[in-house]
Amino acid sequence: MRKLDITKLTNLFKVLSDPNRLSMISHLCGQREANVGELSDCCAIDLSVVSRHLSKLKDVGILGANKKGKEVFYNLEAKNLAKILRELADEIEKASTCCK
Amino acid sequence: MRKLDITKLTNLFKVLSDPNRLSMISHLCGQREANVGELSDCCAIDLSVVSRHLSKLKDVGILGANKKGKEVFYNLEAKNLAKILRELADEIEKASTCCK
DNA sequence: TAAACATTTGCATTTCAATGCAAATATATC
DNA sequence: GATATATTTGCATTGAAATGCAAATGTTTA
Repeated sequence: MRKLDITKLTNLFKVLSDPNRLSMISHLCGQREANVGELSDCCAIDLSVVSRHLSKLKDVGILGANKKGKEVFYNLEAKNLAKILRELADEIEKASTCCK
Repeated sequence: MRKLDITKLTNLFKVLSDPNRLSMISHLCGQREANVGELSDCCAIDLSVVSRHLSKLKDVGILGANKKGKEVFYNLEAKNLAKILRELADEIEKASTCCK
């Protein structure tokens, strides 16, 4: 059985465990990219807080960022996130079924 | 595109975003079931805290519980957790690829 | 260069979950 | 029934993350 990387997983899940951040992710599920101002419509928080949230999502590879002039456009790295979730599902299932 | 259930997802990820809880999950990947005392070996926290962690994991369906006499044996609901993660991966990927 | 706009950063405050300890509960055994 | 063991619950404390506001930074345009 391969061991789970607890620290890495904890960080990933921490980032995913905020309703405002999930709203932004959800928004980016329906739209290829959006800038900070637009994404701030997702939730009733200060724009600066939105900026910080987006930053965290980018740090763990959930979002990508693309600067165009004054604006920064964020996009969902869906393939990346989906891959992480599926690999985790595989590991959990494999580990728990082989050694019972 | 089907909307993500933000509240439900937030709760799930919150529960998954603690290193001690993930250690217990990891422990239960290699063993069919374990009682509270045994699972408390996973981490350097009070037994009462372990009990509370296990309770939370059970509430969201990640663990199952089985009382035998004085003891409570917890088991990983691996199929269940894996299914949730895979379905989420599917949703994210599907949503983000269809409407670009 | 000044002004306008988008985003980020510094800092103080607030909010929420994790933790430890003591007491309560539940179950088995003497 | 009394004692021992496993687990849970109440409560106060602690610590970390979210938040808002103001100021700073970066970029375009007049």
